[in-house]
Amino acid sequence: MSEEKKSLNFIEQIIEEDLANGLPKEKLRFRFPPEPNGYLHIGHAASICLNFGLGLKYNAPVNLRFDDTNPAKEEQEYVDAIKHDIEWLGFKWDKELYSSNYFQQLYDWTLALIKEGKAYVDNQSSEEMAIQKGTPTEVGTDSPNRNRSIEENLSLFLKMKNGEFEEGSHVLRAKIDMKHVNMHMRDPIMYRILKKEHHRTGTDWCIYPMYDWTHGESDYIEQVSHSICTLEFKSHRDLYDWYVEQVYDNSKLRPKQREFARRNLSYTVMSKRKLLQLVEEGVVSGWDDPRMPTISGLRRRGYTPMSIRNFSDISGISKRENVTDVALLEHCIKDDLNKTTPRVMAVLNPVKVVITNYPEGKEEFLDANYNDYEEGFGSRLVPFSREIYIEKEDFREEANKKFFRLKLGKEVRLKNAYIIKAESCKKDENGEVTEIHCTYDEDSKSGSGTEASKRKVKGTLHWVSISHAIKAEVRVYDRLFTDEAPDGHKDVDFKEFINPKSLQIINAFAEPSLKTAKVLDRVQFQRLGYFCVDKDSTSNKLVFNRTVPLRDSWAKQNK
RNA sequence: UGACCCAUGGUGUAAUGGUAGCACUCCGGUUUUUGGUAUCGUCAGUCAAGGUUCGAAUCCUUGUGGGUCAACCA
Repeated sequence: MSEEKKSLNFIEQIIEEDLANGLPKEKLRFRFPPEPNGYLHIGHAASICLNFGLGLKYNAPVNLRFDDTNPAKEEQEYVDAIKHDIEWLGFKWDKELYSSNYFQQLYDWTLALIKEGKAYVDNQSSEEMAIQKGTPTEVGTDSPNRNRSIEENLSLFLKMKNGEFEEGSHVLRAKIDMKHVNMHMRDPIMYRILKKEHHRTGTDWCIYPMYDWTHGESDYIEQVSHSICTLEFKSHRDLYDWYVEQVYDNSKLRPKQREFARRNLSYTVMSKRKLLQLVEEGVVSGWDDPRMPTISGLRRRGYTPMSIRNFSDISGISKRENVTDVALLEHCIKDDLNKTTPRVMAVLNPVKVVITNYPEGKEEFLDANYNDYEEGFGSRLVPFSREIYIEKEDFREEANKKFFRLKLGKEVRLKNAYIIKAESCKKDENGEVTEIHCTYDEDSKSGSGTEASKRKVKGTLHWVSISHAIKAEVRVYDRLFTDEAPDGHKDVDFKEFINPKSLQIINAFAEPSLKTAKVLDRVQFQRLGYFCVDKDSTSNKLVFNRTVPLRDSWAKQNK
């Protein structure tokens, strides 16, 4: 067996290079660092799969670190949801950590920095500081407070810490270079006063470290070898390195930040802010609405962990802006579900069929495989009787040869049952077909082995016996947006592109074997698509979500 | 009027100076008791112009296009 050599992505190449340059393999360590201020989405999944995938590949630990330095936005609810999502995806973190674990260490390091004259307290307004900061094309100017004495800085910072100042009145800044070409290096803020209760440290602190001062140091404390983040942090890298340099002890490993492009998906938005807007304005029912690109939404929609991991692997990573076609995600879930789900029957848009030569009152239980092509799925008995439902679209009074379904005078096979022939139909005053009268070939029963059962007829339809069918609500989803890149238009708000028909609620009829289906159970409704049981289901009413329809080359042909 | 990053079929990626490959999408054939699946196939690409080289998607220069950077957010 020859192993195909899989090419490395650019992050793996960097790692291989570091390894080749003497970094011991045991020192490899990664982390996934979400801020607990919202729910994870498919873009985060790319980062999760990248980091945890690296952990698996190099047999290295991966920490889950909550970047919780802003108590104004963060909540325990999000911590719990994030952990659940990662576990559901099937990844195991080495340690569960919090940036807030390091508040004391960060504080101690800060004191040392002040003593070295590398940080100072500024009590100007944020407006004043913004002006002094300059612009990307103009250098900044020094704060009048930049040259306070070390003693004064120490005492001021202590007062900040002790709550003696109002929120917003003072900040601590790193003294770097107001003329630096990189704006992040122009005396960035290290600490601000926030008199808010933190979900973990309570009221222990009223000063909180900023992201930049926290992130690299946290990586350093945890001895993360490769700190992988998204492209927009590229320009933070100078600062990341500067901060780490301040505390670096050369017996230790120096973490390395590298950036990759976030994954975007067509026909949806990915920013937490916009997703939150959809939730708050009631466009969707919540973070886990099956139309949302969140992990929880995809889970509820019926996506499997495997399909999402596979999608991330297939998509790969790079440094260029991208919009991945949602068709690829859909391909991944269909591919997985095709191999794993039982086939059952349900009719979404019913029309009544009466089999006139089938005895009234008679019922039969027909053996039907859950999967005709794969072993191990087993079978169940499906009730058959004189009156059944089929899909309205599966009948036409007249049609050309390309229509393989039921038409007057022609035959079709009822899946797992008999061959029937349409004889006549009844219509209402609008000309809409309300009832189809058929006859059946008694000898054509599926699997009976008779000559008649082996007859080839072009069409096979799914159906349910009316008297035995159970009612079910089926939620059929379409894309949430009508535009490929809803937030990619400069002059149009993304909400202008909301698809008004993204949710269609249908009262369907399903075969009775589904009665015992449990929340999150996944099935294929034969000829229709993959569906899963929604959490809104009750003991007397099942609710199904359509995860994804089957490929429908007939519908395509008819467009 | 700056710095940095990026540019390969419609989409996402690979090729790391030596045959531009893979997947999705689209389209077509075969099989089929799912117009599904499977399977076979078609179409389709190196942003541009120069340069280095026996040889450039790859290295250099310039240009073009896109992105990022001025929150007491992360």
